[in-house]
Parts: sequence; C-alpha cells; structure tokens
Amino acid sequence: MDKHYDAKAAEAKWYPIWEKNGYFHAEPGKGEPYSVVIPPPNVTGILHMGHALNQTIQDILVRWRRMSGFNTLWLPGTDHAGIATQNVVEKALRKEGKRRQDLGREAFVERVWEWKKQYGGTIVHQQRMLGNSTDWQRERFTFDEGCSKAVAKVFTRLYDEGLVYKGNYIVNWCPRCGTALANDEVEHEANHGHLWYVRYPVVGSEKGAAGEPYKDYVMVATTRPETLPGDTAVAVNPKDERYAHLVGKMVILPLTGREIPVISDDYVEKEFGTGIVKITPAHDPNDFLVGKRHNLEEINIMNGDGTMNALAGAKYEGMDRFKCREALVADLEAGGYLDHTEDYDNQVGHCYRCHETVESRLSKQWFVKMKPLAEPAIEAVKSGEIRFVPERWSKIYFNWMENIQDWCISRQLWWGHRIPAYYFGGNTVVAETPEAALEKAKAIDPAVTMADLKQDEDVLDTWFSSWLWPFSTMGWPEKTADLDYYYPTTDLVTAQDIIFFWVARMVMAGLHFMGKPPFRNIVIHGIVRDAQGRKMSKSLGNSLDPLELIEQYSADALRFSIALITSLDCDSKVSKEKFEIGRNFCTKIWNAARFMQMQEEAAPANAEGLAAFGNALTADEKHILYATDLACRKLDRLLGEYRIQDGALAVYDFFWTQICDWYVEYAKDAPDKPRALAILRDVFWKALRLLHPYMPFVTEEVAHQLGYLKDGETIMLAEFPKGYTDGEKAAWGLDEATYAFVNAKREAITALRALRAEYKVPPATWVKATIATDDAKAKGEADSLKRAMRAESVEFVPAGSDLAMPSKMTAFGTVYLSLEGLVDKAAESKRIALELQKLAGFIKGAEAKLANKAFVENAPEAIVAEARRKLEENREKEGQLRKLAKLFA
RNA sequence: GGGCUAUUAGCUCAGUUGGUUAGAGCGCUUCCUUGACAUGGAAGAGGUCAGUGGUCCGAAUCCACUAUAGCCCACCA
Repeated sequence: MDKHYDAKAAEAKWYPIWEKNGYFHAEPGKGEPYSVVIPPPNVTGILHMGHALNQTIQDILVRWRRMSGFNTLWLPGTDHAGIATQNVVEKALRKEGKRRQDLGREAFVERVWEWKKQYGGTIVHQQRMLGNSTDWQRERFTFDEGCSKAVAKVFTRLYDEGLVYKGNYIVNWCPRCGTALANDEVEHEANHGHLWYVRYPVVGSEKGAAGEPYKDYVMVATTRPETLPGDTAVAVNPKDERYAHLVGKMVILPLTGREIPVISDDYVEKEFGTGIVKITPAHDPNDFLVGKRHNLEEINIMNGDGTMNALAGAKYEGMDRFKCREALVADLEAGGYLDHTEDYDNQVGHCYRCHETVESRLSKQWFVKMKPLAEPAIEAVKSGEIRFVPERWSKIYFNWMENIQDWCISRQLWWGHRIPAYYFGGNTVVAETPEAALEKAKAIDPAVTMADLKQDEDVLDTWFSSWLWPFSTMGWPEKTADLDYYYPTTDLVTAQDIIFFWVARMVMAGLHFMGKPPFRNIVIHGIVRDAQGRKMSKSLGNSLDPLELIEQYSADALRFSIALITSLDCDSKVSKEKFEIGRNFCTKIWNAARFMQMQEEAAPANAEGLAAFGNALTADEKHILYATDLACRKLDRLLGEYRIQDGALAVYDFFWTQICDWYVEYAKDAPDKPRALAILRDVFWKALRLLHPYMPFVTEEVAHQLGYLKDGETIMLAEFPKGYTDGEKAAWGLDEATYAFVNAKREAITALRALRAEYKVPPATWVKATIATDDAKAKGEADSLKRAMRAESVEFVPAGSDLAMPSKMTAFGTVYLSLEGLVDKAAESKRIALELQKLAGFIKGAEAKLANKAFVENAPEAIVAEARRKLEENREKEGQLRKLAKLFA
C-alpha cells in the first residue's frame, strides 16, 4: 500500500465501476423492498451544501439497507423548474438581444429543451461525485414523456371530479415574471413605507375653504394610493359608532368624481388608521372578499407588467405603478384631498424567484380544491400510517393542512406542462390528449374539428408534476412491476422548507390517486448554515461549494463530516475546518490498514481463522471482539432510528479509539501475534463494512487492498455486519465482565501515564509501578501492563495497602508510581492541597446524600451501593493524599 | 397576532424513558518525530447545563413563568 491515500484516484476509479456493474440498479421481485425517491433538484441547479447534506443522509440509509439485504431502490431525477429554467433561457436570449416573444412559443420551448440537453446534466454529474448510489437506469425528469402523461391524467381526473376549477380570483402576480404565483411562492419582507390619509368628500357636501375643498368628508388611510382609481367603496366597522351615520351614504372618489358607497363590514378594524378603509376589490385579496360580500364592482386598473391601464384614468395610463403612486399623491395634494402622511412599516410580498414586488391581481386562473384532498392526508399522519421524523414536524403539517387554501396551479409561462383544457365556441373540454379532447368536443358539437380547438395558453405550476413524483417516476398511470413492488416508498428525506410545497402535496396525491401514501417515513433535516448561523446564499458569498470541498478533502471526507454535524433536530453550522475531521479519519483508516498489512507481512495472521481459537483468547482479544459486536449492533440500531450523527460518532469512536488506540497497540506485542492479527483481520473487515455507508470510497479501496475482496467484488454488496453469534461469543468466552475488566485495566494504564505527566517523568523513562488489588486475574496482566506502562516492574500489593507514593484510584485497583527521580516538592505540595480541597467538597456532598433517609430508602439499591462505594473510594484517596502531602512537606 | 424550536466547555454540538464527580470534535496548554499514522501519539486546563420558582430522595433532563435568539404561518388598509 502507498504511504498516502489518494482519494481522488480512488473516487474516480470506483464510481464508474459501481455504476457500470449495475450495483445501484434494483429489480422488483425478490426480498423485502426498501425504496426512496430523491427530491429532484432543479435541472438548472448546481450542487450546493443543502444537496450534499440531503443526499449524504439518503445514501447512508440506502447503502446500509442494501448491505442489510433489502431490495433497495433509490430513484434519481430532476425537476423542470418552470420559472427558474425559463428565466435562465430568457436571460441567454437577452444576450442575443431577443425576447421569448420574438421566437414564439414553439421555438422558445424547443430552445429550452436544447438548453436542457446541453446543461441539464450538470447536477446529475455532480451527484455522482458525491457517491450517490442512485439507480441511474431509472433517472427521470418531471417533464419527460411519462411524467407528462401522469400530469395530464391527474389534471383531467381532478377536473372530472370537480376538484379542479377555473375561477376569477385575486392572485399574487409577479409583474416581472408575468405570471401568477401560489401563496407560498411569495416571500414577505419588511418595508419602510408610508400611510397616506386621503379625504373622500361626501356627496352633496359643500365646497369649503382653500386646502379643505369639502366641508364634509370621510378620511381613509392607505399604503397604496395608486390603487385609488380602482376603489368601489369605502368601509367601516359595523360596531363603529363614530361612522354609523355614514353607512349607506355615497362619497366621491377623489380625482375621478365617481360616486362610491360607504359600507360596513367586520373586516375593518376600528383602531387602525381612521377606522375607514378604501375597498379596491381588484387589487387586494381582503378587499376582493369584501367586494364579493357586498356585490361591488371589480375594476382592474393595472396591466400584467405593472403599468396602469386606461381604467386608471387617461393621465396615468401606461405609467409604472410606482411612478403612478408618486403622481397620484401629488395630484391628491394639489386637489386638497391629502390630509397628511405618516411613515409606516409593513410587510410587502416579493416574488421568490426574481424578488419583484408582487401585485394582487384579478385574473382567471385554475385552482385545485384542497380541502377534500387534505382530509385523508391529515388522517394518514394522525393514524401513524405516515410518520414524521422528528415527530414534531407533524404539528406544523397539521397546522397547514387544517387551514389549507385552494391551490392556484396555472402559470403564465411557456416552459411547463400545458394545461390540457381546450376551448371552442364558448365551451371547455378537458382531456389527456388533443384527440381525446376532440372526441369530447364532438359530443357537444359534432361539427367541431381539431382546428377549432384552442388549448389553454397557461402551463401548470412545477409542483403539479412534483407532487406525483413517487408514483409517476415508477410508471404511473401504467400498471408496472415497479409500482407494485416499490410503492409506497419507505423513506422520504428532505429539508423543512418544502414540507408544504412538496411533502404535504405528495401525501395528498399519493392517497388520492394511488390509494396509498407515497412513503412511510418523512425524515426532515435542518438547513446548512455558515459558521455564523446565516443561511448560505449567493448574495452573502458565504456558500461553501461541495465540489470544492470534494476537491480539497475528498467526497468521503465531505460525507463523513456532514454526517457528523447533522442533527435532525436543528440546522447545521458548517465551516471549512469541519471537513478536516473527515479527511483525517480517511487518513487514519488508510494508515491502520497499512499497519495491518505490514504486520501480516512480518508475521502472517493465523490462517485458520477465529473459529479455531476456542477459549484461549486473552482479555484484550476478548475485549475487541466484544466491542466489535457492540459497535455492529449499535450502528444498526442507530441507523434504524435515523440517528445518522450518533451512528457516525459511534463508528468513529469504535475505529479510532477501540481499534487503533488500544487494540492495535496491543497487537504490536501480543503474546500470540498470529492470533492477535487474525482477530484484527476479522474486526477490521467488520469495521470497513460499518463505515461503508458513510465513506464508500475509502472502504472499497481498502477492502480490496487488504484482500477482503477480489477483483469483481464490491463492499457495496457485502453483508452489513450483524455482530457475532451467541455461539461464537460463548465459544470465545466473551462477556460483559471481561469487557469491563479490560476497560478497568486501561483505566489503570491511563492513570499511570497521568501520574508520569503530573510528576514530569519523561515518557521514555522506565518506571516502577505498583497496583493495589486482590484480583488474581489482574495479576495475570502483569506483562501486558508493563508494556503499556513502560514499566520495568509492576508489583501487586493487597487492596487497601497504604503506600507513600503518588497514586490514582481506578476500577482496576489503586495505581502507584514510585518516584525515583527528582520532584519539585513545593509545587507538589500546593497541587495536593488543591486536590484535597476538591475532594473534601465531594465527600461532604456524598455524606449528606447517604445520610438522607429518603435517598437510601427510595433510590434503587445499585445506585445507593454505588454512592457508598464512591464515598469509600474518595475517603481512601483523601487519606493517600494526606500522606503524600506529608512526603512533600 | 398564532405556532414551533433552541439556550450545556472559547467554538460546533451529544447527553431518548430523571440516577456515579455532565461528554465528544475543533481550538488552547505541556510533553513526544527509533516507521501504521505529526492529517499522529500521551497527558491536561476549561462548564454553578440562560434565569427564577416548582415536583421529586434525586433535575441539564419533568412542569410553570421570565429573558434572549431563530424559524414558520397569517397578516391591519
């Protein structure tokens, strides 16, 4: 083996082998299925830390299950991402000085497909760098033929069921993207604006003095004066006595002369502003509802691009909405209608894609009725059929589901699934294909031809295809073996920010169209943040690029470090240094492997293997076997509970501390080296397989280097270690007591090393150690202790012996270090005094505890006994120290 | 306004049915380069577990309140 591990070479070598040999590929049929669909990244996307986190978790679970014998499918793919992708291509067009309108719809869509062909593979390539064991033969795209079929089918079916409808509705509208947005595509941000107080004269009021043109008026407060020309009423609260006399009267809309009524509605809050609100049904969602209740006219005064139209008045027509605001305010002031202006902070909606201020706009859109879909989705989580991990997310899910709003699904874009609704002569038909639509149309009017049918211009919200992902990717609406076998999927792993966008809707779609939930467990992880806890973003420039990290530290290092900092309960803060942990661990694994190989070359491992050893093993050998057994069981349990981080920590500690720090040190000078190495060989192979889900590349490379695997074999498909059988454990004499005995022995070794350090005895100096114990087994460890302690002698004296030497108490016995060298008496005396003080504090506490009747009577016996033992021990220690203090006095 | 979460060592975090003197990694201090590994080894310093009150023999852990921070939902023109 080379002195240094070449991660880059190993990673470049193994991934293509895995892929080519079909190790990622799953076939329905045998065994127990385990399936996961990947949250499809945007086809325009590049791999960021969020993906790295998300996919590392999935790959760990998937590799673990696959090795554990499950028939495992991890299904990859990408999302066509309507707005995002269209924006990217439009941007490219702009560089050529063209707009999409110049190309026309068909040519533009063609152009987007070309873009996809050329650049759409970026993220998919990057996912391979991470080591994702996704079944690439099943790679899907939300806009591919099959998924598109599923979308058309779903739309048609919902329409037939009356769950899809087209309605005049107030929607969030992005003037820059030129499309409606769903509620959750709008981000609210703080805005420093103004509140303008405007007088609306009561009809019939007399002209007043200058600056106050009418004597009788109502005053409204508004943040959006530019919508004034669209007002069709002013409203007061029905309980507001101040204005009761006005209700039913008419007022004059300033600058237009139009007369509008004063109405009363609960929506108005008495305390806010003047307690009088202008009602603009076409430009505000609340006003829209008020307008519906009071049968008010809806006057749309704005164009789709954010400019004013003719209904705003000739003067403002064509003006941008913000320009218009300024102009209108100036005119109100000039006309004496503006009373005063206040600063006012509120929240304003912005487009989540392009950040433009969102407009409320009246338009015809398609909607899905969500209530009937939500009810079974709530039930599925309540009943436990679907489980959130961590469980608390279900609360947030319920909260949303129970207050669900209809989903606006039409988008005024060109890139996406075109709505399968066709119009002719005032009729609408909805069908999966144009042919089917024509047939339906003919049933209404036999004379209709294809040329008469006009398909709806809009496309569907991207999430309208994503919500079908778990089954559309498996071939639905066809009946397929995949669906039969792999649906419902087992785990869905995603971040909290798309619970509503995606997860909740998948649950609804799965239950509605498949009659089964799309997945059993929803695993929600945190977001990756920077060292200061800020979200990673391009504009802040605080993003870490996973590809750079792979370049610098290796994919295994990235994966392991991510796993180690991943907590499902909170967001993860990362900085570059964190990835050194993973890299260092890779190096450690490599070096340990080198050590084993070198040792084996010098003294070949016992070839007969572990079975031949019977009950002749040393305590240290039993200990490592026992620890290995524990590690296997522990990791299996932790992964089953989605405790990726705890698992990483457990396997890290097992490998580094148990194997490298202790067992390898033991094996160097083991009494029966071939046997010790044979054990190491077995333990190491188990460790590699435990590590494989976290660090697939280095484990594969080392497994081959060490000859665990031949060419053409892979650790990916090796059995995940289960620990040793009861039979093996009995034959070798593994038990808890021996395990504890060796832990105690290590404690003694550590104690002696600590004594050396405290008394400044150089590590190379041979010392004399004494241990006070009556345990006959302990005495049998003398040789091994000598080596570990670098002691020329280890003597045993009866427990309770009282030697005038520095000592430490351990579970193994009291360890004494004979001081032959020189010691700074004054410093020692001071240090001992301090320690005595500490001890006295503890003894006092422990005595009080044991004097407490309630404790002695109520606490479990073992706890009380332990407390007694501890107290005794510390009293003894105190005595020792006092003696030492005299020695140094 | 409604909901959720967090607060443990200088930093990032464990601590899952309440039970030894609260742990890990990084950082810091001291010592160690005769080969598995300095991307390493040995030892060490560092915490009244945000605060107050309560339940209990016993609380980082359970309850209440307070403070601070963060997230989500809904928004008052």
